[in-house]
Amino acid sequence: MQNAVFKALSHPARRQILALLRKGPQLAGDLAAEFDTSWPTMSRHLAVLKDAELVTADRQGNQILYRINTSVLEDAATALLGLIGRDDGDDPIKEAAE
Amino acid sequence: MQNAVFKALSHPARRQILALLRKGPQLAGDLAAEFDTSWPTMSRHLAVLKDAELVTADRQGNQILYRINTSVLEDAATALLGLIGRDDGDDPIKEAAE
DNA sequence: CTGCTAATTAGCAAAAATGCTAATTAGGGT
DNA sequence: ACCCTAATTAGCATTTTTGCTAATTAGCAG
Repeated sequence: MQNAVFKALSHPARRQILALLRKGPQLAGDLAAEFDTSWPTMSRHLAVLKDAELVTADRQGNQILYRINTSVLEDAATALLGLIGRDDGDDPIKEAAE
Repeated sequence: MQNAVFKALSHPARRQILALLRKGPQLAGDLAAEFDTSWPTMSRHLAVLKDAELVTADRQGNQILYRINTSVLEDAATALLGLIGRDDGDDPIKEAAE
């Protein structure tokens, strides 16, 4: 759901997590180590991101590997860009043709 | 501030307001008329958007005209797109050159 | 099974967001 | 001055979010 995505993006720590995941998949513990907040707090941020499907989690034996889900991020970015273009109220069929 | 922007975008009504503003500048009252929520509630949503500089407000005599600020929206979209590209840890100087 | 590490879930308190009604400000018009 | 409409601000209650510590689950090693 679109709303969960923007809600998830509304906390700076969660955007920071996504930024860290740009470097590649990361273990939950490695992510937590980058922040001042407690582990359980990080864990919940990750859960929020997972709920929004902005990340995926895969257990690797003892630990859990988080991966960014770029397609959902793309959709969010596209939604924002969609708010920029002027809506001239034209017939959508004609609009698609131009 | 970047954070205020994403906070502002996290509420569906506010994204809806921005969507309505795609059609062009709108009076606060016309915007409020599109929603089920009370006027003061709408007024606060508008204030949040204004704080984030996602919209501007100009008094036109008796009423107030709201306009979308696309540049802030662009920055937000760009920030999201920035989270997508893989960070390979390369020297930023080289990276800028490619 | 016991012990150890990794991570999550439970439960709580504090802070922030939401949304309402009532009161207020701002700008005309008469 | 008075009144009317447009919009915001005040004040309050409810809900959601945040973040902590303590307790729990999950997997692996011995």
